[in-house]
Amino acid sequence: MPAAAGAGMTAADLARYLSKHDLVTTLDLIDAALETRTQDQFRQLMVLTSGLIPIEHSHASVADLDENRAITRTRHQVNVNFPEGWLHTYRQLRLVEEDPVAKLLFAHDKPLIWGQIRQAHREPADRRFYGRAAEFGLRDGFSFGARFVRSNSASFFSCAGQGLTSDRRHVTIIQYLVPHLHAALAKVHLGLLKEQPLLTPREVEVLNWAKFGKTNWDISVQIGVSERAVKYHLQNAMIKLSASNRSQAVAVALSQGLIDWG
Amino acid sequence: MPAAAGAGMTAADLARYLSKHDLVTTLDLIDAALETRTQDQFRQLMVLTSGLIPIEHSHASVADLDENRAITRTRHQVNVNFPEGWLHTYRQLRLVEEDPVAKLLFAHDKPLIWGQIRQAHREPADRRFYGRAAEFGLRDGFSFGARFVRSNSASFFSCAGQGLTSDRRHVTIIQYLVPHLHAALAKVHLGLLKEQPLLTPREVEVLNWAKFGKTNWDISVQIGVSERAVKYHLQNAMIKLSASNRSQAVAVALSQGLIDWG
DNA sequence: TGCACACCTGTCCAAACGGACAGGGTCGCC
DNA sequence: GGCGACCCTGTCCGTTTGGACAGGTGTGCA
Repeated sequence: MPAAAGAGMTAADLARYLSKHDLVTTLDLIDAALETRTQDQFRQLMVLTSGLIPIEHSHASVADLDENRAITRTRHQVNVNFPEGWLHTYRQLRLVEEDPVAKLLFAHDKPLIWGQIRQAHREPADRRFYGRAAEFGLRDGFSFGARFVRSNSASFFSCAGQGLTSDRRHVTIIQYLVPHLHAALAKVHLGLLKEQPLLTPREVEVLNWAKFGKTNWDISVQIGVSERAVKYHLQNAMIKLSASNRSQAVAVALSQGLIDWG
Repeated sequence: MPAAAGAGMTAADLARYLSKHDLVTTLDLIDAALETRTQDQFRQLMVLTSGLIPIEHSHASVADLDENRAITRTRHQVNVNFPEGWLHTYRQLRLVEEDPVAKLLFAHDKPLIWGQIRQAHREPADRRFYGRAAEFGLRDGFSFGARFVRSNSASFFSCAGQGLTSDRRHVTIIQYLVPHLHAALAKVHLGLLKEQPLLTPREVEVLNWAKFGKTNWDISVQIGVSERAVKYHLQNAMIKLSASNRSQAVAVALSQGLIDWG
């Protein structure tokens, strides 16, 4: 009775390739992922993962996708222990535009093993890219990710380490972990969004009342200011959220996680 | 390095009380839970769970909570193999109001073992309740649940079976499974909401434009009807959603999953 | 055939909204 | 001291909205 799942995984793989200790650690990791809220907790998560798979450097980001599911813009990065120099070079030279992995990752739904990509893509531009990465010690490894349903963005994980090739054990573990690491990163991302306060406290407060269909006057009574002040805050919120009226402002704020549901 | 988690769980518990087969099945179950979208898939999930723990009857529901975290109203039920007669009696006699489990479940965050409750609550009303349940063969078992962050409701799982007492193995498995069964039920619930169409297609369409801040006139041009027709649909939507204006209508529709996130 | 329901259209009007003008204040930082 | 934030207040005016009145169609079901 095969219960699962993506990309040809079976429970049999779990039993065959993983030890009992692997299974315990994987389950524990999934559980820890549920509790993850902050960048530090997320880094801890990746450290635990590298206890399971020989990962030396790892890095995660939330990125926007274009219509071809290629990565365009990076929204947030959580660097665990990737070489800072490489990340700097990557940003500086806009390497995302020539990174073969970034182009391919979301075309399929399974982890991409760098070694395999390197053999398939031998164009001069590609080789230049691999050369640059190798300068920072990034040769073997893999990338994986998952798309967000609610927006046209995705999580993008990169793990480097010697011996990280197409080992069935590694692949099996990663496949089972991906959705949970993805969800954990999503929560971290949401937290970061709330930390860099796009909206002022007053703007959030006013939007939270507007969400319940309150009029400006209603809100002014609630928070004890003039009706004009409410209009002021709502207008500023609309500008910041690129909304043309309060309905859109509320919708955007909700979907961005800037105000709560309820 | 204890990674997790709720209610005193540790990875050591996993290794001590669970066999390798248990671990594989649990991981597989978690994976299957991720894919769950329909009632049938959810039932299948509970069947798999009963392969792990001796569950004879199980039942899940999504319910509203009051301010004391007691269950008030049941929104959706997914009956796997609970006795229909009991469910009928439960509904008919409003037993939720005297069910000791329903009162206590969300006060704490761990599974409630019926046997323990039965010993702690010996009031005549409680004993009458246990007697009724026993008539349907429901004596031993446990209940668990989790609250939704986005609304004042929760999932409520009941599992009955001989020998379902406070076994560490059972408790450990359930604790690790709860969040994922909860999430699976939430997805099923969302699917059911969309199936019973509270809103007409036109109302959904109009709300989807309103969400982008479009005026009635904008929308009328988009969908090719008069401005008055747009007002008509939006008004009906507002009535159905108990919203006092379009902002609240959009917010409610979004949070209920009646329209998508653009 | 009647009925319910979704769909569409019109007019009228008071209320609410969004944008523009204007002004005031405190606070922290360079 | 100036500067930028956030906060607060006012008036004016055109547009949008929401609610009330009114009417019509077609479809499906009892």
